Amino acid sequence: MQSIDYYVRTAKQTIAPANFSRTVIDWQQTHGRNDLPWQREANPYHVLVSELMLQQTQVKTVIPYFSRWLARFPDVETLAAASEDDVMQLWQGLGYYRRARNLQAAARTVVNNHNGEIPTTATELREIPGIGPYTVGAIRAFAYDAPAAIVDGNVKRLFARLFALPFLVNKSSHDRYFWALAEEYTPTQENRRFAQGLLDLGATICKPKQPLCAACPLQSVCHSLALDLVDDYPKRETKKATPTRAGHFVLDVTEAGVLLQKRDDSSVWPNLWCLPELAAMPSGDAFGHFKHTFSHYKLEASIWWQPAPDQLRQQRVALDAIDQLGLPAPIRNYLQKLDRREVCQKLE
DNA sequence: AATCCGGGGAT
DNA sequence: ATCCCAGGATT
Repeated sequence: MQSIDYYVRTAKQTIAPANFSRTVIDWQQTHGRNDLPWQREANPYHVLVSELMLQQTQVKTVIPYFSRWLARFPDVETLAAASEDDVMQLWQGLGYYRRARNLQAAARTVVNNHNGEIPTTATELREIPGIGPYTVGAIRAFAYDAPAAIVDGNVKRLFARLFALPFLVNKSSHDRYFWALAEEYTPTQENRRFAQGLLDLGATICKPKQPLCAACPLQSVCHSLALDLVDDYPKRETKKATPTRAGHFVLDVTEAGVLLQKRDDSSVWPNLWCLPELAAMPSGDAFGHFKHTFSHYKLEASIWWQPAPDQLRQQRVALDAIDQLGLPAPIRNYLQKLDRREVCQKLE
């Protein structure tokens, strides 16, 4: 691996920053996404909400959540004053639930420390919960049209292919190379559209699989395309096999419904209602099983028909009413597929 | 620097 | 099945 400066110099010989930004901006204007719900007004609160929701989550998934969120929490003051239960309910199903608490904590920080105005400087933004290096740049670019760089999965993939870079996109120590390139190419004018263009190119043209190189405005300068090696970029570190873990959950059903336990916030599915979880496997035969694959491990769950230990934060809910509580998807799925006849037999 | 956190879209 | 997604916090 060469120095950062080497890669920056080489890249600039391939395409000058002014040429690159002009190409991306012009393409964005005619071919990019310009009607997303959070683009309709340059409202910093809208940008904040959308960026937190979009962390590791696709645009299509976020859109309905974003609309419901704005209807319920139309401004930063409303969000800051909301109850945590309301916040979690509106986030239910979106995943990465820490983001929901971060977003509300961010709103409270903005109201308490910044007079209700989303800050404009990188230093202030970086201190707000849930705002990391990418989101700092995204808020500055999209909310304020400031000349701030962004580096996300799209940008890394685009640069990696364009310059045939050896950096590994899933290795955090290589991020500084991508950031150096992104800084070098960030224009001082029209960066809102430039940043949007980078994301749009990554999402619609320079896709992870089957990129549409024939439609790319950068095809004439793309190194990996010239080498016919587009499918070999971006480089990534080979991942190890995901481990399998066992989980044990109690199914405690009476005429009053199924017993649910609100999980604590230091586990998977923090603060969500769920079947009570056991620390270890009971003796005897399990009532049922299900599997669920997380990004970093596979859960093989066993369901045990037995009374649940009496604890705080429990309630019984009719099996037909569990939808209203926001259970983790695999638990909800299991309960919905539960054979009601078998349950009735057990109850007798 | 590595690990953890979710659910779903696309292939 | 597998990869990936407008990443950040924690360890």
